Amino acid sequence: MAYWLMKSEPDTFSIDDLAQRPRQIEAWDGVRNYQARNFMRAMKAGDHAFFYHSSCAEPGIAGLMRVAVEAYPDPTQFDRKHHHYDPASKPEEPRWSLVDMQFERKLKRIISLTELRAHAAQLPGFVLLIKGSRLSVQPVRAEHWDYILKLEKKAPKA
DNA sequence: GCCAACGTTGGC
DNA sequence: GCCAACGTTGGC
Repeated sequence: MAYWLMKSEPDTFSIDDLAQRPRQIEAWDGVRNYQARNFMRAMKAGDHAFFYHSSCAEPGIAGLMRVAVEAYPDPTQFDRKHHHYDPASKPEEPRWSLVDMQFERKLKRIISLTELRAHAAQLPGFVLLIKGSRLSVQPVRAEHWDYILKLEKKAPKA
């Protein structure tokens, strides 16, 4: 069982949007970064992921989800009219993949980026906190996953 | 809106 | 293979 963190801008697609989808499942399309794609290809059904809200008033972890369907070609790469269309990708050799993610639950409160930073010493190597890192799909160590979930029950330190 | 940092592209 | 230019990400 592996753990992940996936970013989304809540103005575009939030944890509440995921909760309201049919069967609470959504295809995580639009990823156009090779490293992020490779992580999605490594995901197994049932793996857990943090749903991270980025580029918003309170950036942070908003909820939990799980991998419902493992990686398959992202159909938007072949859609000429789509914002994420990639003319260089051929159907016989798709460049971009996606996974289907299923809502698990919202956190009782958002664990903000500021709060996570305040715990940086306990989260060595946590990709989100590495300066300059912008990876939208990233692995999370099991011990970091557990540590962060324990923060949920405490009053925020920052 | 600003800007630092990153990833990709393409000329050479 | 190098590197400048460009586009994007994402916090502030």
